[in-house]
Amino acid sequence: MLTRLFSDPSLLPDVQKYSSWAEDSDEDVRKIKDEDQVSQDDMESSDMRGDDSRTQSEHAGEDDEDDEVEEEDDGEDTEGDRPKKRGPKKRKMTQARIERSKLRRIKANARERTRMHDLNSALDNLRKVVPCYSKTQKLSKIETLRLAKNYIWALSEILRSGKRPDLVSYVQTLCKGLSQPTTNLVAGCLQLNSRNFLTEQQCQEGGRYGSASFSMHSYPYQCARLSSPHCQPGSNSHPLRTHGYCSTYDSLYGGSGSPEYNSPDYEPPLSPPLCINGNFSLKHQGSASPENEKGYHYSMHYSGLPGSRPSGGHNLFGSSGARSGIHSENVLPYHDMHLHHERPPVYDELNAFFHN
DNA sequence: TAGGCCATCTGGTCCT
DNA sequence: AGGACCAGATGGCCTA
Repeated sequence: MLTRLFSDPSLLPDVQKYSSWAEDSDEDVRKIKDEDQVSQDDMESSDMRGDDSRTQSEHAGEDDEDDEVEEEDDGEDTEGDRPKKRGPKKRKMTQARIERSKLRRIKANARERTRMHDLNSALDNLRKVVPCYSKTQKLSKIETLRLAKNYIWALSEILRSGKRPDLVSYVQTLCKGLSQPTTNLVAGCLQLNSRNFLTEQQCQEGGRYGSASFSMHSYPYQCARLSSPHCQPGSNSHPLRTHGYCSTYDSLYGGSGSPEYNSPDYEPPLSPPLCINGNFSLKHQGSASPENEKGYHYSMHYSGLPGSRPSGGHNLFGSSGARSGIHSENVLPYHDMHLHHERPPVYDELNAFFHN
């Protein structure tokens, strides 16, 4: 049966797609074949369990290809203890029908796998645009959805109120309904970056904002997943370093390199490094040391705007941008990076908002 | 070891 | 008939 399945051209696309998810690893393909074998065994065993199918099959063996023979349940139908079943009468499960049924089930399984992989792929894309993203330690599905919902809500509130929110309420909004570990993670990222911001903010503005305030310009979004100076090998000062969390924010302005871009397992974000004004920063160019790769796990996606930069840092849009190494030519319009996606209207609104 | 998370299988339902 | 979608069941893996 399995041999027939894999030699069946009509099934090959499914099987090949199936194996391509496993990156064409022979071992994975073998595993998949084994799984298929197991599933078939399961089906066969379930066939054996179900509704006298074994007896029917044995009968079917006698009139093997006779699909049109109606099943005769006269004994049951005439008995008063069980109601007569409605609907079309069951047909005899001939060997051919069993084979076709198995084939359908295998194809349906393959489709279901495809569907779930697509779903997971979409979820991965979502993970990349919510405030905390890690390639090595992913948020769970449910936490990703919750965080995304909260994030959308928080951004909507900004647009609606047009006010500069405080860090505490922002964190509370983002973490609403999240599990404790995820809450700690998100809050840690946000507070870390706000602290960096405040340091600079207070230097520049004499601490005009309270300790719980931070610029809405530093709202997290995916600007660029750059290494933080705190994550450099020589620095142990980063409070979250031991947890593998690194801030994007300060590295965006003061970072010397972006090791993860040279990391073999680094994947550019599907979503472009979006800044809150709708522009996107490109990868940092610079030296990178392999050991820095470990420094990047979690990152905050902070946009850089005037007045929201940490000490020693620069912003993307002010005059210091050139000094920071983030030049205007490194900021591409959305469509340059997102060729296949429509720009959500919210970006335009945000753009207008933050330029007022 | 219990619990959380995940991938997969499976049968049911709805739709084309 | 067949595909898409869904939810329940199951087993594996990982972590506290």
